[in-house]
Amino acid sequence: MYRSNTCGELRISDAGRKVTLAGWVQKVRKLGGMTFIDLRDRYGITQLVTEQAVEVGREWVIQVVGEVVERQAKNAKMPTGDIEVKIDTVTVLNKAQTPPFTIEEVSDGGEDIRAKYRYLDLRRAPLQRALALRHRLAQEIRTYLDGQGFMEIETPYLIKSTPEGARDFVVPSRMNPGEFYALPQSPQTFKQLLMVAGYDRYFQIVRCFRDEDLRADRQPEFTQIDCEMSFVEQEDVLNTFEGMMRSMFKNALGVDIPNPLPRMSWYDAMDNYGSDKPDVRFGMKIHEITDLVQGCGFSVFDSSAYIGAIAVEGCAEYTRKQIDELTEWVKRPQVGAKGLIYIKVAADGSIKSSVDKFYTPEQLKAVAERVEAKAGDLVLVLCGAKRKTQTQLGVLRIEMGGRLGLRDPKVFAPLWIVDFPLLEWDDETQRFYAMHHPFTAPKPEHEKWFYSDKKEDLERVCANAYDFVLNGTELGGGSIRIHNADMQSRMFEVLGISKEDAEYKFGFIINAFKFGAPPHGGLAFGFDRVCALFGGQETIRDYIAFPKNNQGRDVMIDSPSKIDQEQMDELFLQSTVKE
RNA sequence: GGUGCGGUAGUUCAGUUUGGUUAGAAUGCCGGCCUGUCACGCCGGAGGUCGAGGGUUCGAGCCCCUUCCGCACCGCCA
Repeated sequence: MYRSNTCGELRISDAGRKVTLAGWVQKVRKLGGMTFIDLRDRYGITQLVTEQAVEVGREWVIQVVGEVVERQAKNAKMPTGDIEVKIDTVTVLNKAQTPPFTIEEVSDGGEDIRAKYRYLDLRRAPLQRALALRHRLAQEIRTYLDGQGFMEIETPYLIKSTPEGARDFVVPSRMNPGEFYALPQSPQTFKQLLMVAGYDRYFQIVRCFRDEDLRADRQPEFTQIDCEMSFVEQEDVLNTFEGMMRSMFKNALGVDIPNPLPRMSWYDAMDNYGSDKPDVRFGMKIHEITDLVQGCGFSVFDSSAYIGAIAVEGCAEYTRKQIDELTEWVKRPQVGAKGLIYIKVAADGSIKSSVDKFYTPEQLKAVAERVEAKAGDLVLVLCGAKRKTQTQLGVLRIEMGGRLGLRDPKVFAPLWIVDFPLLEWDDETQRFYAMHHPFTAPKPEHEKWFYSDKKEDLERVCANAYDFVLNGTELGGGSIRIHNADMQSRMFEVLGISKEDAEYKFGFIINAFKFGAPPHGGLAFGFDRVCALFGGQETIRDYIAFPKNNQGRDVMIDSPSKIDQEQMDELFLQSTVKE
């Protein structure tokens, strides 16, 4: 027996017991004739004490036999702080090199070095808590969905490359020279085929792959909670999965979220928040003021299709320098605004703006009222094309919300965004793209427009599509699907995918729909993001045991890496990379 | 593909504006002292291709060019 107890469980009530502990040496404190050792495992830290000479170093793996005793000097900061183990014998199970950074709550190491020694970083309590939360949430999901009659069914990882969407990771086939598998961006088509097969409640916690550039919240391989149901309408899907989120919040965090969850149409989200994933922890809504300020001789406004504003609480005292800094901020390419107009509503109610010579105080006051600015608030105005300007105001709103401390990670404001447009026109390629994905069905009442050839008609088609949004992050989304072969063919036609191409890429699913496909719909959550947000973080890396860096590299195992010429030959691959 | 910030002891950073003696601090590491520490304390010590390559200069961590790497963001991510 290596241990009788873990390093986190002994208490004053255990005093007098003979115990055996095993773990890693966190810290050694020598005080002349006596030595204190902090022994750590994933359950906690227990202090060891001895008057013998012991030779141990940081991160050595040791086993000690000793007696639990009450401490003379207690430490209220740690759960085991009332006791210590008086060492009888120490056995060194394994020595360790001195780690390149400290294995503590807050490490002295930077991200780079910690990534290279990920297995050491994972010893730290914050990372262990993160992975424990992930585990807890996965358990909650399985318990809830199992209780609702869902079956977890695995789908293949070696599948077929598809045209729409993200870039695929591909895998060469040795047995089929010159041909490739693709790794799934999501099990979308398979889960729909499972619906055709009659497995009417499916879910899977499944790895997905997308070969796109990375971010703090984007990894090339990531995990989805993938779900699909048959014989359901949008209402059924939303109820089922807000129930799942509710039990996750309740059982993992002890947080109650509203029942039912708020819902907002995509159009309202864009108009009021300038984003399809609004952070509704705070107000500061966007208001259109075009009708109030146009036609007064200010050419910048007069030549704009849309003029909108937000009221930033308590910022009327911003200095010229602060306003200039904000102006530069919105003019950065990442935001892309041409300039920034401000209206200060002073504490005494008087108004001062950067456009005073074009507007009367009454006109500016009307603007302040429209945007719900109170005395002491700062009104920020942007103008230009409608959706673009709303998006810029949305970005500015998030920035100001952050600066004012209105984005508390311990506050949770989930909601559904519904009624998405089905299609999105792209000027560059002069074609429609599926806003969600090409298997999303138009709303039944919009089908007449879906079969029209007019661009304006197609643009107003809405879908029974929905996103689950939390604190400004899209955590999941889904839709009611097309289950009719003709409608699916029509979708490919609208998207400019030829009959031949559709047949080659998606023939299997169009064909399946001819054999009695039930009405169905579902959704998928980004599990890594769910974990990060539940943990109050913005980066998902801490919630993945072995993540990749910005360049998609695993710096610990140093992958990707070159392969032998022999392997290349076997796979019929030729390198075009110049050495 | 683009923008910004960064790369200097094992680690985290200062030093770069204005080129000039032997490149500093903290922490970690090693040695000594210390019987109630828990960020232990005190004394001493070792430890540097200043990311790489090239250039300017009497002289480069610092200036110029090229390049590699990390982080954040934009594009991209149906």
